Amino acid sequence: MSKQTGPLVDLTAAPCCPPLVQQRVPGETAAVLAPAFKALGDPVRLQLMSMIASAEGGEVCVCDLTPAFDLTGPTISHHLRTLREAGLVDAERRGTWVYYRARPQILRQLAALLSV
Amino acid sequence: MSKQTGPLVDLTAAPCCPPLVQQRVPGETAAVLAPAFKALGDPVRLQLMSMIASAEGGEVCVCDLTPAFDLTGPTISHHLRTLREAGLVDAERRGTWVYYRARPQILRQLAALLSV
DNA sequence: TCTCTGTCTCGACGTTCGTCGAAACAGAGA
DNA sequence: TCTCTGTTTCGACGAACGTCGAGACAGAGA
Repeated sequence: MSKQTGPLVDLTAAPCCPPLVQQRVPGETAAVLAPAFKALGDPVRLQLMSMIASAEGGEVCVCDLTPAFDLTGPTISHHLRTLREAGLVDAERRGTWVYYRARPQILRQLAALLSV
Repeated sequence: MSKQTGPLVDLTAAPCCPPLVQQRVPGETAAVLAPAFKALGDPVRLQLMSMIASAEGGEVCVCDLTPAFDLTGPTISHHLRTLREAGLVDAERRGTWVYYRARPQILRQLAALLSV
């Protein structure tokens, strides 16, 4: 992993987001946004996302995330990568530890899409 | 299928939904809400959800949904069942046709959870 | 009653997912 | 340089998923 790991999906590229209730989501938009919902579609990842997004200082160390679950380190790492690749979080290594922070813009996009 | 098909998951039972960014989502809440995100995590289902939720009159016939995709009837039916079981939509047969309508309350819950 | 059409269920298939243990990698400190 | 710890990658496994074709079911109309 490089020092600064960005998302593999650029969600700012998504033609963005009149509420799903107001206007049909076109196929291309669905293809871009569905992976983000999919990433949130696992209970462990939903909790991870929340722990990261609600963290004081805006970031959390993996070392604080892992012990909160009854899962091995590699499994947590795998879920974090899924969140990263979905563009929901960013990771940065500083010294020994790796810190994750949320990308609020995409959360806003998803919330806007679902708003009624 | 009975005349009136309800969701298998009662989302009103979920201890509901301070924003994920404000407060850690507890495990039980994550277990209840993650399946809804998962259901939206497929491009076909995201479009189906949008077509249903944005329909005039608040409902759509399956016969109008199916031809919008390059997929077989059984496949669309399977995706609709997934949305139903996630509590996102309701189905009702009236005569020959089956109509789907959105459940706005759960969309509101999901949007609230993601709001920043 | 029979037939026709719309929708769902069933069974099968290849693919993806969630999990683990083992091993590799990165940085800190001796 | 060596070692120790935190994190990720790799390879494997069973379970779940998305899709299909074939067939079953439901209601309308003759």
